[in-house]
Formats: sequence, C-alpha cells, structure tokens
Amino acid sequence: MENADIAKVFYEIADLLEIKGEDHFRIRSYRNAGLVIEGLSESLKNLYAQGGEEGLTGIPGIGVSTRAKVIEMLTSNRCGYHDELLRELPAGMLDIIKVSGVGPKKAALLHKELGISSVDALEKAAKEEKIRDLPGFGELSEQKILRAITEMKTIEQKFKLSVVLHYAESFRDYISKVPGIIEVVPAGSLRRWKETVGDLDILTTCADPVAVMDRFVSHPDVAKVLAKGDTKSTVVLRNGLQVDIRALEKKSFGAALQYFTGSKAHNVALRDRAKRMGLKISEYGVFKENGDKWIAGVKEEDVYKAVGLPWIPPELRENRGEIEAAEEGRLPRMLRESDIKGDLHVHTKESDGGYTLEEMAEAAMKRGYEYMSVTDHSKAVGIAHGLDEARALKQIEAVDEFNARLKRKGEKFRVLKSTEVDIRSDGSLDHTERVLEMFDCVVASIHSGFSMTSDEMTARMIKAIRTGRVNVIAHPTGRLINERAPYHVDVGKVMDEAKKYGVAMELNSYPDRLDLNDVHLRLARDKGVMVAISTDSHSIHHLQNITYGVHTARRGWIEKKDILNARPLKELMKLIKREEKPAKAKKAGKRQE
DNA sequence: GCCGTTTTCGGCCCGACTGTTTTCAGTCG
Repeated sequence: MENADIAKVFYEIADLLEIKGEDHFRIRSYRNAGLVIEGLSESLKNLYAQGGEEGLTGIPGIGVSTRAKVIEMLTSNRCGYHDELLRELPAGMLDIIKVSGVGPKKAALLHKELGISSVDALEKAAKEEKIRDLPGFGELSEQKILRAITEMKTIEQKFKLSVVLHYAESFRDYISKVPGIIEVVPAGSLRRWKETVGDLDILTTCADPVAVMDRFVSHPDVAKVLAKGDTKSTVVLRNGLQVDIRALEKKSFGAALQYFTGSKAHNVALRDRAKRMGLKISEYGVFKENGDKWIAGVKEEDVYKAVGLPWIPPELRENRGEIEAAEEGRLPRMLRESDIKGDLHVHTKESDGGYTLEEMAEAAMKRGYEYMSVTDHSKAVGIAHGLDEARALKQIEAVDEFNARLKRKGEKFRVLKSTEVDIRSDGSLDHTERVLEMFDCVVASIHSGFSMTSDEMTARMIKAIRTGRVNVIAHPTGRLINERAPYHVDVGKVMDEAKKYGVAMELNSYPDRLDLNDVHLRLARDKGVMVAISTDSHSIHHLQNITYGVHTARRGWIEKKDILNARPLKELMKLIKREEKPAKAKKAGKRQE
C-alpha cells in the first residue's frame, strides 16, 4: 500500500469512530495520522523496507498504535481494526457524512432509527418524507438533504488552482466597489497555492460589513446563497465552487488572515504552541489566557511574533515541519519569480505549439529571461507532429541562425537547441544518437504506455537516464489534475538515478499538471536532486504560467540553489554539458553557431 | 491515540450559522 492508501484508511477509521460517537481526541489522532502520512515525502514502504519498525519511529503524530497499523497494512495490505469497524457500520455511512448538512451524529441517528446506510437510501427516505419526523430534523432539513445529494452527484469536489484564482480576482474587484471598503483578500488554500482548492475564502474589512454581505451574495456568478449573516456568508457559484466571505474588524485582520489561510493542521499546531505558552489564538487575535486580554492580531506577522516565531510564508503552512524550522531559523529561503533565468521547455509551431521560434523567443526576452530551450516533440508523438531526424536537424540549423542574428544585434539572449524527446516503452530515446549529440539540452518524457506496473515504469525511466543523453525528465508522473492519475512509478528511485547522472527533474508549471507536485519536490530537495521549473509553453501566453511553478516549488521548500534554470546561462551550460557526451560532438554543434 | 520547557497522566483549537430542542446541538471551516 502506498502512503495515500494508508492515509485513506486512517481517515476512514476517524470517520467511522466519529459516527460511533467515540472519543473526540482519539478520532483526531487518526485524522492527524492520515494528514501526516499524506504529507510525507518518503514512502512508508521504503522507510519500512530500509529501517524496519525503527524506520517508522519519530514521525510526529504516529505513535505505537498507528505505527502497528501502518506495519500491518504494509505487510498484509489489510487493517484489521478498519475491517472490524466496517463490520459494525456499513461502508455507505462514509458517503452519508459527505452529504452537506449531515454529520456523524445525524448519520448515526439515521442509521439507528431508519436503518439508512447509503446515500441512495437516504435520498429515498427523504423523498418519502420519513426524515422530517426524526428528532433534530424538520421539513426544511429534509429538503436540504435532497438538494445536497443532487449537488453531490453533479458537482466536482475540488477545483484547479487556476480556476479558483480567476474567481478570486473577480470577487475581489466586485467587492472592492462597496463604499468604505478597506481590505478584500482571498485566503484559504488558494493563498497557500495548493494545486486544487475546495472552496474560496475571502476576507474583508469594511466600515459597513452588511453592505459587503449584500453585494457578495449579488455577484453575477452566484447560483445559490447557503448562508448570510452580518459577518459571514456562503454562496455556491454556477460551476459549483463554494465561496465564503468574512467581514472583520481592522484590529483582527491579521489574526483572521492567519486563521483562514490555514492549513487546518498548521493552525492546530500553532494554537497548541500558543496554549503551551499560556496564550490563546483565535481568528480575532492572540489573547492572554486569563482575562482574555488581547495582545496581537492587526498583522499576520504579529500573530507569529506573539508565539515567538518569524512569519511563515503561506505555501509552507501544511504542518510539515515549518513551525520547527521557523523556530530554529531553518525556513527555506523562499524562491522568487525573478530568480528564474530562463525557460527550458517551450514548443513552437514545428510540433504542437502555436507560435514560431522567433515569436516564442521574443516573448521570453520580454520576460527578462537570459535563455529559452526550444523543445519540440520527437516523432513518436505523432499527434503533436513530432520531429524526425531531418526536421530536427533543420530546426537546429534555424536556431543557430537565429542565435547568430541575436548576437549581431548585441543581444545576450540565447535559444538552446533542444528537444522534448519521447521515452519509448523500452526506455530508449526517440531520436538518433547523431541528433541527440547536437542538442544543447535534452528534455525527455513519457507520452504513451502509461499502464505499466511501477517496476516497469521505474525501470523505463531509469534506462532513459542511463543513456547519458538526458538533461531533464519532464512531467515525471504524467498526471493531469482532476483528469488523469499519475502513472505508477517509484519517483524516489528515479530521483536517485537522476542525481547520479546529474539529471534534473522537471516541475512542469502548466496549471493542469504541476508535476512534480509539492510532496515530490520536497523529496527532491531532501535528496539533493536538481529541479527545472518549466512552463511547457505551447503559446506565448503560457510563459506566464511560471508563476504556478514558482509557488509550487515554494510549497516543496525548493530554493534558488536547487533550480537548474535559476542559473545564469554560462553556469547552466556547464551543468548540462554532460561528461558522457563526446566532446567532439559538442564542438561540432558549436561550430555551427 | 498522541505527547511532554508545568505533565508518563491529563490534557488535547476556536467560533459562526442553521434549524429546531424555547436555550442549544450539530455542522462546518
């Protein structure tokens, strides 16, 4: 079982215990264990294989009991305790509590009184008006349940970061028009640049909060108002995105921003720390526990300062060691977009891009880059009109000519002769040796044969790395967010090989990909593997997607020093000229300039 | 179930909104 599978079992145990009405804190422990495991960069499987039970100790939140369950799952693919709970409560109960408005208590009541154990049964009972007579329910809540079920069946759960960012900007502009408005700031997982966002949280300060609430619910994209109060409202947009807004006092804006940025796990850890210091943190500020004396909250920095910490950038707030690092002055030096010196993955009209080499280069120069790799597909990717040897040679020539023109104009910018060469099913590269030798930079990736086993896929990628021709492995897991699961591959093993061969792993900044993800990036950092943050641009407008890459890198604690394309051109060229490449071939390539 | 700069026992984050139970539990974030 992989980390995600094990985490899911712990989440389900927590849900089942909650329906059973078990101890609140035990439940939280299981949920926390799930959260911690999801955020681990190393796979539990590897940790256990390498260090046995010892290898699994020292993981915060994983104690004697959960560790035993982890080992049980790793060795038998089962969890007896989980099975036991499922014998008491039908698995359908796990779905029932996902219906908005139905929590564990109500689910338990529905099960006990009406024998309901699935969403379908719940829907049937609501339609037959059987629910309204139960204590705690009424006609209104019965209808609410029916609506929630309909929605649950039609709406996707999580939205891509880029989609939510669009709405965040729209709401910010719309609400900014309220007279007396002071602040409108999106918080939540969006502010942490999480790859998918469940709902959008907006914080405001305004002289007239009621006016803000009125305007908020009248936004043209609102399909339904779920709640509307004087300081808090919730709506659902036509595309199903839920948006929450809070109106706040100026005095507590920082505390609220901290609180609503999350993550929940980060906040729990922070509040726990505050408590140990005799303080209390809420969205209204930091308080001395006795007498509720307010001591901080205007700015986010003040909240962290009150508990003896430097400000922690939102991207790091996942309770993955950032609080300890902050305390010890070990927070990463946060990457900035201006650290990126060039783009190493760009397509042109020659394959499936929409613009010419010249147009793409010009757009890259406008961004202030020093260089750009032109990486059109190789012939195996027929659908993208990939280049065969003859066309590749022609493009190499064209790049040389273009660079010569730039030089004459006194431009320092340079286009690197490059390729996104396909890694075939057998791990070989989809270009001839002759052409591979002539490229400045070889980006290799997989576009077919996704359904291999993890062992096969890992071997395939390692074989590609061992050709000694590859500089970057592009979109290393092939996932498309909300559309296609990553293919099975042991990313850690591929990284170990990449490190040996001086190969960089790509962070593909295309908002649908973000591949490597934050957790993998953290692993790359820990292993000392070089990362290339690229856009995979197929248009001049895609170059700006580097923003997503930079923020995702920040989530993975990646620093400037870890990034191949944060190096100036000269240094980059040194790094990608691999010793394995015959010197003669490189010279031949150079003579053509 | 986890954890330790008060603690190996006794704590464990905090508050708004809704609907229904005339004073609050449940849900949600």
